[in-house]
Amino acid sequence: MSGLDLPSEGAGLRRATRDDLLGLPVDIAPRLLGARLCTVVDGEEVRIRITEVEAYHGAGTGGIPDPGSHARMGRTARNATMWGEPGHLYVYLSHGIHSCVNVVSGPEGSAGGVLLRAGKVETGAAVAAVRRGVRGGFGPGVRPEVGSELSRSEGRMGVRAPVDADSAEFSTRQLRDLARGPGRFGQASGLRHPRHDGIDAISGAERAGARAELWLADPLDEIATGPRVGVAGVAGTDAFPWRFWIPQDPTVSPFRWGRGAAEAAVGRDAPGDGPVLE
DNA sequence: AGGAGGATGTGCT
DNA sequence: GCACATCCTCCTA
Repeated sequence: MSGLDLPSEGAGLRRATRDDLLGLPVDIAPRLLGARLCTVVDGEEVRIRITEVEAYHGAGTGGIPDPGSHARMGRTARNATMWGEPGHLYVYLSHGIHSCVNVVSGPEGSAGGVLLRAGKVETGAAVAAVRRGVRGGFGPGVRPEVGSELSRSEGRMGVRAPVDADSAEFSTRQLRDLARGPGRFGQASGLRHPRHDGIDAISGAERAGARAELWLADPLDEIATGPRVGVAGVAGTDAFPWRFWIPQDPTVSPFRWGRGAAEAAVGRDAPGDGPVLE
């Protein structure tokens, strides 16, 4: 994959090692901001710069209780990947529809992971758009004469040129949304539950027709933190900020109060764009 | 065996 | 803003 073509110096990127992911998820999570996840699925490569993550703990991860974790009730067939070697990807199905991607962290035998919530597609945007069902605009050479009745009509009807990904043109909004949100991120990456669950992003070994690589970037100057989406307000979890994102980044998903969070948040400020560290 | 609910996203009103 | 898609997992009977 062209992940191997990435400049290892200058861009400040290097392949993540298993040791990089040995710490608690809450410590690893901010280190994954600015990192790249490169995937090749069915021969098609996509590279995503990670802009938003959440830490999830389980038994063995520093004794920190985490009611929001899939591993909260112990080891099961579903969450087995979270208990394994760090650096593998825990791919789970959300709401029967979305495949969401976590980087397993913490030592083998403990359950922990970092949910990749959002990112910017740097390479393979056209491939990601096809996977997401996003229809690009008219590409070069197929765009009808501007102002023609045909083009206006087709535009209104949503009829588009063939999704020849490389020639299609996408709006800035379409590009921003390609991996904005965990479900979209998973779809853009091409990794899917259940066949890619457990794929190793350190070795890059092939699994079910896919390969994945994780590249770490230099630490960022500014990182924002706040409550996790969907589990904010669950007792015990908002004692620590377990959601991290790159401030001002347009690809970060909009915050939504989780179940029960509204009540728990009475008398507190909304997280908004959150506190900024460093 | 049956059912509730989920680390969500989309499209329509 | 609200309904709904869609299916797996775990809890209860």
